[in-house]
Amino acid sequence: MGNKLTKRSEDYSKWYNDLVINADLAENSGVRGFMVIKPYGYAIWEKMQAELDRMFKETGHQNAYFPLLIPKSYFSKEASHVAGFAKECAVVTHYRLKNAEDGSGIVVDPDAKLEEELIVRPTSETIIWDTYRKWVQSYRDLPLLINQWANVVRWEMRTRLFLRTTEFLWQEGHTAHATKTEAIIEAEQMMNVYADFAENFMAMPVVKGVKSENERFAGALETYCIEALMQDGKALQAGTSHFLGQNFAKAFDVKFTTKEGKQEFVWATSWGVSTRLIGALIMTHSDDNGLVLPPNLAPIQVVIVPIHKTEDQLDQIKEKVSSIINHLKSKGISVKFDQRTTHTPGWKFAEYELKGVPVRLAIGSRDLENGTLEIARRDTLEKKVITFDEASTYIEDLLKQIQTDLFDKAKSYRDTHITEVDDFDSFKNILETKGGFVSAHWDGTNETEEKIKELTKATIRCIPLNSDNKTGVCVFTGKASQRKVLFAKAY
RNA sequence: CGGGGUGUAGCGUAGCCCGGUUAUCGCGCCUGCUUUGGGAGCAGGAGGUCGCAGGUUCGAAUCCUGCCACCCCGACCA
Repeated sequence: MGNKLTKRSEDYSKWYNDLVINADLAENSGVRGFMVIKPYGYAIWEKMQAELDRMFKETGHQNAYFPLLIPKSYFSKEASHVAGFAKECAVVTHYRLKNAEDGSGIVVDPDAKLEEELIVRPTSETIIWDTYRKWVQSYRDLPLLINQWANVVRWEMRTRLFLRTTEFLWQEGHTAHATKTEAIIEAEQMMNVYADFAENFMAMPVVKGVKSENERFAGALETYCIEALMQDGKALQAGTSHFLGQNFAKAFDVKFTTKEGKQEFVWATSWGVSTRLIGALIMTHSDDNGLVLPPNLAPIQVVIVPIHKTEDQLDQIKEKVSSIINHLKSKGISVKFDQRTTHTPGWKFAEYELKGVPVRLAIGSRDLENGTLEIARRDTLEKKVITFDEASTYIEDLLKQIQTDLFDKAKSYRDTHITEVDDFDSFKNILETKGGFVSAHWDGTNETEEKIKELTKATIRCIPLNSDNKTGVCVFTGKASQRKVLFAKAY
């Protein structure tokens, strides 16, 4: 078959690419670094959006929408922010095309040059803070808790479907608070929301922590993050939440009057997750047969494949399964009954495996006689014959079981790939042979982090929040260290 | 932007070094019959600017020059 996957052992990145394309999730658009998200891939994103949106609203946030194009001058108001993003911005310089005078086609009209260039947003802090200045007057206007679902563009040198595309879809929360403490609590809360989503919906275990100064968001005082581990031993930053201090408030002059009548700058946070999460989902669970989706995010949770010779038999099967379908649907479970006659059952089995549908039911004439059906789970590929009467309950329980099992499996892989090291030789050795996270002491300096990156390509993924803060000596310099941090090679 | 690689049908490819009838094979697609419990079988059929532009030659997928696109590695990064 033309669409068999390359074995993972050969080349993980080819495996990933083939999987994304063959499971019908996305493809390259032909425009450098841009991605076409296909219906099945987008359906996964919609499930993620729905759950995240619910969680944001439960924590008091509202959605709003801000412009795609940002005047260049806005962008340069916060110095470290512009330094972080300037190198990867798409810029709009003109607003009109015209026919070339020599008839060679359409050209940019030089007379339509913009007085001030517009930047295609790589993130919306600047335009949002420029707006917040007008919205915030009094302590009564705070906190301002807003989220935006949007697309952004970052002109990266190298791109990769879902993981690093030029344009990507994301949500970005931007909040304003009266006090520092409140803003820090917000930033930490959103990191916890992300971790909750990753673990309970994506079935992807994450390490919660803060970034080192080097890895911190441009303009942030503290960057909280969740870090996940992929099956090839590389780490992936799955979400970030930033405590921005008063940097943006000062740059955009966002002040409020306190109860006491004093003028003060507001305290800010921003936080985001993107379509990269789809990439994370794929690389956390999938195998050489294709995608493996956790039930909580699978667009189709149960597929039913009829096996029949005649129309009559199909009608009998249809009648038999209709009660199961109705029952599952009433429980909010998405069921697809695939009665296409254009493909054989074997073809469908392989197809739904490739697409990661968690549970598959097969029912044929043999089952009609016995009052049974075959049930197969995608994650373990186990098959079992059950009776019709027990089917609905069994499926409901099985979906929950698969969700739990996927998390446990990923967690056990992750946990066995956090290696404690105390000397630099083992540090290098672990990264080269075993991969995964390396937990080691670090003297806390940028220079050491840079040097280690140069020598091993590993970066500090995070300073874990739950670490026991035992002091020691830096694995590289031997200087004093406050605590261990997690290093890894990362995407 | 530096290093390496690849462009031949919707997809994957052979042919290129050493120029020579009608460009190879598989998958997919279309038609018909038989099939349908793990990507069905047989028979027939359609589908090609050999990445683009020049050049050399009686003759170019093949040799030469220029350009373009994509992939991998680096720098950069959610």
